[in-house]
Amino acid sequence: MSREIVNLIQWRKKPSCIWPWRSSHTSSIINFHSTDPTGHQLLVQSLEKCKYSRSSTDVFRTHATIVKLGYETCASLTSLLVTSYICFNHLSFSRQLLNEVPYWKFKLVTLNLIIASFMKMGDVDIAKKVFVKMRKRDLITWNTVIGGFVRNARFEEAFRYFKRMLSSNMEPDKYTFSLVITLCGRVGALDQAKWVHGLLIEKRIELNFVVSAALIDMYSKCGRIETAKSIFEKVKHDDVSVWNAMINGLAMHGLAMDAIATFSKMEDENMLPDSITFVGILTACSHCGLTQQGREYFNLMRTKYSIEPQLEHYGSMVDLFGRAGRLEEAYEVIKGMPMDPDVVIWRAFLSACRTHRNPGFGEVAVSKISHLDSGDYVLLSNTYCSVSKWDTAENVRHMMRQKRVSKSRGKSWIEFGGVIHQFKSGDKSHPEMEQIYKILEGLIGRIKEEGFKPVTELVLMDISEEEKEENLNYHSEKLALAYGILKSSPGSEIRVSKNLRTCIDCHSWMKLVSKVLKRVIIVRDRIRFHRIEDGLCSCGDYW
DNA sequence: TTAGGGTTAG
Repeated sequence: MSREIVNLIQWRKKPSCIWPWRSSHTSSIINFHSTDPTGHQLLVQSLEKCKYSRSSTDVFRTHATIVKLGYETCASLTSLLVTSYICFNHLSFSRQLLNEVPYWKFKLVTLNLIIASFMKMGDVDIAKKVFVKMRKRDLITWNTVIGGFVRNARFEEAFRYFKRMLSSNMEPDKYTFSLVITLCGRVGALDQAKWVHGLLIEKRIELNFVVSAALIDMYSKCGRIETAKSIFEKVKHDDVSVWNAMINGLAMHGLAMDAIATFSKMEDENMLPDSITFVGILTACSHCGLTQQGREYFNLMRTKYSIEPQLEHYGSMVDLFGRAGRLEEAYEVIKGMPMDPDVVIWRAFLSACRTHRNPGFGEVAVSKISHLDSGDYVLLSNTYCSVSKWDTAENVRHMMRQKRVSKSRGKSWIEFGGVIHQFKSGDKSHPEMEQIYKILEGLIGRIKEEGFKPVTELVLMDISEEEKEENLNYHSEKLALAYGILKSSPGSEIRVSKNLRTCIDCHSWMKLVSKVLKRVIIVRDRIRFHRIEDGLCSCGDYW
């Protein structure tokens, strides 16, 4: 907060009043008399100017003048004040103002603007309150509020408000649909995605490049890469974002060669790639171990397309070498970066150190991360476990306990009958848990008979083998899979989503399950898809 | 006399 604002706030006379200027020190930045008929206009102009000012002092002063001249209840000035305070991040002042003027005094457009401003600042609950109190709402109101929920990751509410919009007979437009399509992709809910797609066709919404890109992305993120491909074939390829959505979708599914082929087709059709295209193509290479091609594309960016690599491109390169076990080269990339590596890059490096059992480099990565989160501690501790340094691993866990950092718990979801069922590791809260455990235990026995050996090294603590095995058996993705087996018909595909990366043990276990039960299992983890069929996974065990 | 849509490293 600037010195000026601090001074202004210190002017306060009445402790119960939040306004910093309500004192004898109030001054006006414009000179006119209260009877001046153009006073209102001048105040409006003054507030408009405030938006270009560096400090909020001018807003405070104009606000003081507004009150001094008796314009306090003027809705148009109040709304300008609200948005000005939002501009300067003084949300408490904006909220207070909204309480002082009755809503019916505001025009619809003003309230829309207020909702948009609060949503932008992340104050979702206030925006929601304004929406609830509104007597009239238009298409802009609905789009703003739904978009606000999506922007602030309040997915469930976004979907609920979309349904409310439909039942209140407000016709959604292409903007509403692109928001809701994006939403379905973020959640990864295929049934909802199909329903929204059907509605889009029914309402004859124009399939422009934004909607097309969103649809391709949605189906990719819902595990339906074939549908995404067929949409890509049908729509116009007139914008780079449509290509980017396809390349990124293919990368997410580990289809690096298809992503590369799409890139070549793009070049053939004289469509210029942008920096996002290269993020997609580098990701595709890194997820499939194509280090040489990755390096070539990284160079191509500069030499052929004059695109300067950004942080995320360097991130992909670190990941490319890191995953391949070429930790020295990954470290060289970090050291050679023209900008400071961010925490994402160090975490990618740390993750590679865990996979390739290198605690030395792991310590380097950890020393560079200023605020370690639970995942970082777990990765480091796991790195020590991977080389059997149990004492050091325990020290890390001790540090975690001391700092009261708890391990983020694995969660998995499965969609069934339009409902998303969530499971945590070792969870017993689901109403059908008894049957779920029965199925899971039966399956564990059967898979063991097939010769499956649990990857017990993964369980962090240095405890007995038996305990470790018990811990692994009830990982959230196994519970979700068991629920899928319980609810679906034999032979049908089972789709599970997880908030973290799939663990190696669950991955090998599911490969055997797919073979024994002759079923396709699709697992969407934090960063990619695994399509498991007949004992093999689309990731080729490289992830 | 308002706001707003898509693709982005782990």
